[in-house]
Amino acid sequence: MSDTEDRRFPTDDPAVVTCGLPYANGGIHVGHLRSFVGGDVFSRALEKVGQETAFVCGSDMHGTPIAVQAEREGRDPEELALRWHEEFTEQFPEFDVDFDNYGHTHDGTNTELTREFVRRWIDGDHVIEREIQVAWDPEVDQPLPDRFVEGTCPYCGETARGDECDEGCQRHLEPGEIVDPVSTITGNPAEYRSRTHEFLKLSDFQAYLQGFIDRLEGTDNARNQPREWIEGELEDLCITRDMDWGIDYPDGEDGEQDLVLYVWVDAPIEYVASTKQYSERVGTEEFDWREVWGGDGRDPERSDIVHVIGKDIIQHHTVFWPAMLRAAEYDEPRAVMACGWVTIDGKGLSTSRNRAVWAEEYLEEGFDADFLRYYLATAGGFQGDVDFAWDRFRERVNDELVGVVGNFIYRSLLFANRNFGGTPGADLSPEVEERIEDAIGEFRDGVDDYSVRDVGEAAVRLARFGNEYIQRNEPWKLDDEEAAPVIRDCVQVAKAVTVLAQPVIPSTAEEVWSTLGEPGSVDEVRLAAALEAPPAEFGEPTEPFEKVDPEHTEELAERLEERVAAASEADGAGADDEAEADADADGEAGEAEAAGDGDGADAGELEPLADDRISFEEFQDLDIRVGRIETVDPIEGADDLVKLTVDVGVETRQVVAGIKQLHDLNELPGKKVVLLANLEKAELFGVESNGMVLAAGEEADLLTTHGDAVPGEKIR
RNA sequence: AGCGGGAUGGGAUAGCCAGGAGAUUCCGGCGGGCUCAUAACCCGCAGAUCGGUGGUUCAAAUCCACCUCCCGCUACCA
Repeated sequence: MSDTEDRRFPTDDPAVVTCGLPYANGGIHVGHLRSFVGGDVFSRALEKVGQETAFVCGSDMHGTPIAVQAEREGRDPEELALRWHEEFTEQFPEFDVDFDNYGHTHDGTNTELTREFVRRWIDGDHVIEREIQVAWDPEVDQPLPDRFVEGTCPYCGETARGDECDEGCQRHLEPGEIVDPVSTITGNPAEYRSRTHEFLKLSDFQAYLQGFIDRLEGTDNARNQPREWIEGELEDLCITRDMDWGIDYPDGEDGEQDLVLYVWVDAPIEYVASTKQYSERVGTEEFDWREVWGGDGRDPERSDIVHVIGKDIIQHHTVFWPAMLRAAEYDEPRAVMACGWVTIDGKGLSTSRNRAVWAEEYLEEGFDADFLRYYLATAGGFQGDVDFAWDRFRERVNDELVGVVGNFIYRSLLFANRNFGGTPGADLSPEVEERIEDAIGEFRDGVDDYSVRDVGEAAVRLARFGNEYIQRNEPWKLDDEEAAPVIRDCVQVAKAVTVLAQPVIPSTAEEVWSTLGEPGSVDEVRLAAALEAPPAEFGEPTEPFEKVDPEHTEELAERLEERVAAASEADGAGADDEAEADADADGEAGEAEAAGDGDGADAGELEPLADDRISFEEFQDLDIRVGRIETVDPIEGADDLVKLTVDVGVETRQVVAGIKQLHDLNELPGKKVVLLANLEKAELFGVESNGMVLAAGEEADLLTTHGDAVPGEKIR
C-alpha cells in the first residue's frame, strides 16, 4: 500500500467486483448477505464515479462438504448443489444484489477455464507430481480427502479437519499431514495409502507475493493477516483430490487417474469464468473480460479487480489466488475487501443450529430490502463485526433512513410540488452547491478508501444538512417569490441525496427519481447528475419509506431470542461435530459458544445452584454406570488428557479424560469410577472418547463408590 | 498457548493508517423552537482523565513499548 498513491477510481480500464462464492449447501442469512450487499453497493458506487464495472459471482458447487452431505442423504451432489444454486439465483435479486452475471463452478465455462488455468500452470512448470500418503477408509475402500477425515494437527496437536487445523493453530493442512486420521463418514480409523497427487508450487511465487501484498489495496485485515504466511515458508498447494465430485484434473494422456481438482482451485476461477460469461452475453465491444483479467499486455500488477469476501477466506484470496493467477499469467487483484461477521448478541451466526436471521424470513416479514441494505452497509466499519438486533435495526432505519433521508426528500418535494408544481425557477445558491460538492467528495473518498460505510453515509449527511437548511430558512413563512430560491435548493439537495444514496437503496432511489420526473434510471447516472437541475415540473410525491413498526420488531426480537436460546441449549449439550460445512460459506461466523462454564471457575467461589428443575424422566435419560479403570495411557502432546479403558460390566469403553496432571496415573488402574455412558461420542486429540468419567470441580477429583458396587451397575 | 480485531461521554458507533484547538453520528436524559414534513424536523444543555503505564514530539484518542481486560476462529478438563 504505497499510500493513497494517485490510483483513484475511475480508471480508464474496466473493473470487476466479485463477491465470495456462496457455498451451495445451505440457505442464506443476514451474515452472508452482508458481503453480497457490500459488494453490490461498492460496484454500484464505482459506476457512480464513472468506473466501468462488471459485478459477478456464482455458486460454489464442489468440495467435500457437499459431497459428504450428498452421501449422507443418498443423493447426487450435483442435484443437491443445483437446488441451492437456484435458490440463490432467486434470492439475490430480491435484495437488489444485482450481479451482471451469476454462474456456478460446475458449468461449462468454469470447467473449461479451470482446466485451461491448470494447463497453463503445467506448461509453465509450476506443477509437480508427488507421492503422498492420503487417508483411506480400509473398510469401504475409499479415499478420504479433506473433511472426509479428521484427526490431530501435526503442528499443534489439536483436533483438526483434514484440510485445516480449524480448532488449533489454523494452519492449512495438506493431504497426508493429519495424524491419527479417522473417517468422518464411517468413524473408522483411517489408514494412509500412497497416492500420486499434483501440487502447485507456491514456493515459486514467494518473492512475488511479498511484493503483491505491499501493493494490495482494500481493508486492513486483508492486507495484514496474510503477511505471516507470505513472509514465512510457503508450502506447495496440493491441487488434486481423490474424489468423484469436482472438475477432473486435466492430465491429457491417460484418463485413468480419478483425480478431481481441489475446490479452492476452481472456485476463485469462477470469478474469471463469470466475467467471461458476461462478456459473451453482452459482447466484447461492450465489456471485454480479457481487459480486466489480463493477457492483454497491460501491466499485470495494475488491474482493477476487487474481491469482496468474508474475513474467513482472506488467505485464499491473498495467497493462493494471486499465485494461481500469476502462474497462469493473469492479472493480480487490485483490492480485497474482507468484511467482518454479522453477530447476534455478539455471537456468530450458525447455519446448522438455526442461530440466524434468514434472508427469506426477512422478506416474508414484509420488510423493504433497502432497509436491510442500509443497516448492513452502514452499521459499522466494513471489516468490523456488526451486531444484528431487531430493535437496533428498527431504530436506525426509522431515525436515519426514514426520519432524515426520507422525510427530507418528501417535505422538499411536497413543498415544491404544492407551491410551484415542480422545481421553482431560481438559481442554486453557492452554499448549497458547495455542500453538494462536498458530499460528492465524501462519496468519492469512500470509494477510494473501500469504505462501504462512508459511501452510504455521504447521502445521509447531505440529507441531514438539507433538514437543517430548510429549517433555517423556513420557506413556509415566506411568500412564493421569497421561498422559490430556498425550495430550489432543497429540491436540488433531494435530488443529490437520491443520486448518492442509490447504491445503498437502489429501489427507493429509483422511485424518487421518477417522482422527480427525471427521465431514465438513477442507476444509469453518475455523480455529476447530483448538480444538474431537476425538472421544472413534477407531480405530487409519496412518502419514500414506510416506518418499521416497533411492535413488529419487538415480536421478531422475542422470536429470535427464543431461537438463540434453543441454539445455545442444543449447543451446550452437544459436541462440535455438526460444524462441518459452515466454514466455507462466506460471511458466516463459524460456531462460537463456550456454553456457560469458564466463569465462576475460581476456587472458593461456588456457582449458584441451578434454578431450572429437570424432571425425573430427564434424569433417567442419563445412563450413568459404575466402571473400573483398566488401563491408563497419556495422550501424546496433550497436557491433561489421558486415554482410559473402563470396564463397565457389559463392555469395555475407551474414554478420554482430562486428569493427567491431577492424579497419579499409576494408581488409577483398578479404581472404580462413575461413568456417563450415553454421552455422545467425541474425539479429542484424534482419540475417540466413548463416555465421560465424572469428576468434581476444577481439580477433576474423580468420583467413585464407597461400597461394593460392581462395574456395570446403574446409578439411580 | 496461537492468530486476528477491539477497549472513545449511560448504551451503540466514527475518528485513528496520512498526530495540532478536549472528539462524530444514533439511542437515552433535560430544556427550547418550528409546524412544510411519516408525533417528523431544527436548536441548546447535560459534560467525558478517548482501557492502564511509560516513551517519542512544541503537540497524541491518533505514533512506539509494555500491561490489563474484552471479542472472534478454537481449545486439553466429554
